[in-house]
Amino acid sequence: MTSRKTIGPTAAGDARERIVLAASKVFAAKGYGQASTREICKLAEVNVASIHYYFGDKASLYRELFTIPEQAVQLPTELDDPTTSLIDGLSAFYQHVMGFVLASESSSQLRLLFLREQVEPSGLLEPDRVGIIGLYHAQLVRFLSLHLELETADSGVHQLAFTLLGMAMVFYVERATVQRLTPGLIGSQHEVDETVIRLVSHASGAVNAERERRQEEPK
Amino acid sequence: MTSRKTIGPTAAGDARERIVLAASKVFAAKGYGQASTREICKLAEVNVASIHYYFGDKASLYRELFTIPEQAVQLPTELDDPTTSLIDGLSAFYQHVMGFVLASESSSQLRLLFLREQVEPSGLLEPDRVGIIGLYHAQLVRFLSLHLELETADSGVHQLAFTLLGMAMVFYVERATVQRLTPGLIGSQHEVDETVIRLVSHASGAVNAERERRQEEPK
DNA sequence: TTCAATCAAGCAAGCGCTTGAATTAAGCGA
DNA sequence: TCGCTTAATTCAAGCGCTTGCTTGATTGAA
Repeated sequence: MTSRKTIGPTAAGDARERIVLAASKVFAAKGYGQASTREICKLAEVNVASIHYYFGDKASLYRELFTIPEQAVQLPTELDDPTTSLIDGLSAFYQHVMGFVLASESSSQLRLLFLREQVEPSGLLEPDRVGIIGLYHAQLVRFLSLHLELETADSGVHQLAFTLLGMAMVFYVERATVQRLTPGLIGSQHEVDETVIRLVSHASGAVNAERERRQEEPK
Repeated sequence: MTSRKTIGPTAAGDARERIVLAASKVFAAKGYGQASTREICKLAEVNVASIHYYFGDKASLYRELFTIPEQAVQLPTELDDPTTSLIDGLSAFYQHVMGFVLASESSSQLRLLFLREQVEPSGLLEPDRVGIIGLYHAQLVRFLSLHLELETADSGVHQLAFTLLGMAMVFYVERATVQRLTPGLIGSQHEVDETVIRLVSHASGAVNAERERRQEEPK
C-alpha cells in the first residue's frame, strides 16, 4: 500500500515527510485533541485524504511521531561515566536539558510534543510507556546513588531526582510565566548559560542537603 | 433575567450550582477545548439549554469558575511574617503546596483547573492575569529576599524562587509518573509528610547554595 | 497501459448554541 | 379555597458549523 520503492509523480515522495513535519508542529502547539487534520494538511500543503492514504487515521499519524524518538531522546552521556564529578554531572545535565528551552524550531519540536504527552497523555500510546521524564529520572537516580554512595536507590534518592528534574521542568511548563515575571532567565543563549550555572549551584546544594540528612538519621 | 429572589419550580434553584460543580470537574479533567457542554449538562443532570440560560455561553461558564478563587488561592501566611525562620517558612510553604496533592476531590478540583489554565492557557481570561504560580512566586521572592538580606530582588532570587516552586510542581504536573516510578512519595498523608520533610531539606540546601554563591562573587 | 499519488466532494457525527413550547411554583383577587 | 395570571425554569428539537474520514474520479511518471 505504502511502498516507497518507487517515488511519486509530481516532485518527490516527500509528501509523507511534510505531513509528519506539519503534524509535529500542530500537535505540539495545540495538543492531540485540538489539532485538526485539515490544519495539518493545509500546513503540509497536501490534500486532506493524504493522512488516510499514508497513515490510516489521525491517531496513527500521532503515534508515528513517537516512533522516531531514539535520536531525539539522547541522554547526556556524562552522567553514566563513573569518573564524572557531582558538579560536572549536574552541569552536563542542566546544559543538556535547558538546551532546548531556546530555539522553538524543529529540533525542540519533538521534545515539546513529548513533554505535552507527558503532561497531558492522549491515551493513544501504550499506557505503561516510559516517557522522557522517566528516562531522565532513571539516569539521575543512577548518578545520585553513585555520588551518595548507596547500594540500592531508596525513596530519598528517587525524590531527590524528582527535585532536580522539577527545577528544570518549571522552565518548560511555566515558560510563559517565567518570561513574564522574570525576563532575563531564558531569553538568550547567554542568559540560559547563567541560569544553568545557578541551577547547578542550587542542585548541588540540594544534593549536599540530602547527604547530610542521611548522616543525621542513618536509621 | 436570572433574579434569584424566587426559587424555581421543581426542587430548588441548585441547577446553576450543579452546572458549576460539573463544569469544574469536566474542565479540570479534559481542558476547555476537549470538554463538551453536553457532557457537562449530562453530569449536572440539566438540559443543554441551561448553560445558555444561566451563563450565556461555554466561555462565560468557564470564566465563572475563575471568579471564585479568593478562598482557593490562599497563600501560607507564615512566609510574610518577618520572624519566621528559613526552615519554618520553607516547611510552611511545602506543607501548604503539597497539601493538595492528595484528595483529588472537590477541594483540589479548582486547583487542578487553575494549574491547567496555567500550563495551557485557554486564552479566555485576561491575558495579563497573574496565575497561582505568579502569586506563590511573588511571595517566595519576598521571603527569600528577606532571608538572603537583599534590598532588591535580582534575577538570582527570582530563579531561586522558581527552583523551589519547580521542586513541588513536579509532583503535580508529573503526578502519574511519580506514582508509577516511585510509589511511596505521595500515596498517603504520612508519605506526603515524609516527602515534605525532604523537600524542606533540599530547598534549604538550595537556598544556602545561593547564599554562598553570592558571597563568592558579590560583584 | 499500469498504478501510486492526488484531488474535490461529501458523509455521519459531534460541536456550541438557539428556539418556541411545555412545565411549574408563586402571586392574587374573589 | 378556587381559578387565573405571571414569570422563572426546563425541555425536545434543530440550526449552522467543524470534525475525522471516505469515495470515486483524475493525474502523471514508469
